[in-house]
Amino acid sequence: MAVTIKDVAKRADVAPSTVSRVIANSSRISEKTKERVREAMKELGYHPNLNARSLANKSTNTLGIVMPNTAKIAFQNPFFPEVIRGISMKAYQEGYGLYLSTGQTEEEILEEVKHMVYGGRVDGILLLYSRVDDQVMPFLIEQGFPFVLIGRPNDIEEGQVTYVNNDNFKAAKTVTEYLILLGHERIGFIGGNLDYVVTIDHMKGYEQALTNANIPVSKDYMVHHEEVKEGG
Amino acid sequence: MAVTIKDVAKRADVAPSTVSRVIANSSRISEKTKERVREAMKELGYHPNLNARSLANKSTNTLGIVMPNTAKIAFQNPFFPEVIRGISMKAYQEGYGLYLSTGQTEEEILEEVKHMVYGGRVDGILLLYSRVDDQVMPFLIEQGFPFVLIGRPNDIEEGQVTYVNNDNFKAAKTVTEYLILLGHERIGFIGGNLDYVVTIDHMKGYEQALTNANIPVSKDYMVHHEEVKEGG
DNA sequence: CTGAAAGCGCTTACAG
DNA sequence: CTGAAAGCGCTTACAG
Repeated sequence: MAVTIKDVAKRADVAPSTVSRVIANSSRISEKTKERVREAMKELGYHPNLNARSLANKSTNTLGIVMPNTAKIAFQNPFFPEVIRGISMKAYQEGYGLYLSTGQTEEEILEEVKHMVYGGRVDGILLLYSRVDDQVMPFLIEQGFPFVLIGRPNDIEEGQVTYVNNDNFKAAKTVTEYLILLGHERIGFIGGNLDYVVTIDHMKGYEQALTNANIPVSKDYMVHHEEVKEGG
Repeated sequence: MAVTIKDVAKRADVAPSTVSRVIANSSRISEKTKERVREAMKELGYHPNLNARSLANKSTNTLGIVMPNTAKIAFQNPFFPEVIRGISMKAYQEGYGLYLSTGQTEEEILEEVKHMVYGGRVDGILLLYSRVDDQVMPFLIEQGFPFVLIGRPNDIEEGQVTYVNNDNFKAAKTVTEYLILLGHERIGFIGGNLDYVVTIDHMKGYEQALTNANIPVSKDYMVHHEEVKEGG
């Protein structure tokens, strides 16, 4: 029962196509007509149906966000809130909406990504993590679906993936070197799940710094955060 | 160029409407036909266009999530990750997707909610916070749009709002009483922004406990987390 | 500068 | 049990 483009057209005494063009602010419509149509839209309280638009347009103005099994790990880590905040701001400015993955396992997440892509729910995807044996990226690449990875692709050839990363190897190495500089030798490493590339990079940087300083690397000083099991 | 219901229909030698019914698993279609159609879907790699479905159906299978200015406060607070995780799990199970608000200010958020509602982007909304002088709930109520509030409505009459809350007044009171029981008298209160109902309830509980114990309430012992200004 | 018509890919009465 | 047709609310060539 919502107000449609037809109602507006009738009210402004123009064709629906004209209303559509006014909405798109087409330069081919006279200012006079535009004003009349806009007035009618106001009076009627018109708002476009986004699903109809998406269908006709084949574009959704929505971005898909894929996180590692929702919140379980994701939100414990201050990185994700921060990155989502940045994404939100820009998305808002550009008039894009955000569609969130909800899967709890790798399989669920893959299924959801397929759903987003095949269903035409989103125009592009933001992958907020990179992991070994990832299924999602290969799927996206195969589909030729636009996406950006935050992190570093692992097994995938350069040029296949657009990504944004920071040098986690170097960061961890620098931190470790600093501790060594302070004279410490028994330096611990508390890392994330080793399935994530970021964790691997951190660990390698840590190990490299130790090795360079001729300090033996010992598993006894290394702890990894395992994924919490459901209900655990 | 994606495979449509028509392609499947042709392949299975049935009408598009039949394919649609097979997808919906209508009991009015013979098992034989169902199998033939399903086979055709497999072979062709058919996946429904969700926008078309939403348009025809007037339903999106998507829930809107509205958070206090994205992540800025939201994700610092472990409450939100946890609640989003719960929402995600259930949403996934029920085949619902999640659409996230991205606004940074109250005005932006309201605008977004209108966008979701008018645009037909979501079937219902989950409000993850309750604040004084809130604009969002009145709008939703006026529109008769389904939503659930997490928290307690402030200025709104009972029965107008479906909400899930815990007794923050009592919780804060109990905590304070415990400290009093231990013999403390100079008890500090570190609270959130006073625009949020939860903060108000906490503070009232704290104050009540003090008052009951004849301990004077002093502003000197109270600190409130103000919203961080952009770039601050 | 504007309109009539077809199309986007589904669903759902209405018939039979 | 199945099909033809209309409809959901937009957009966009094609004409004029």
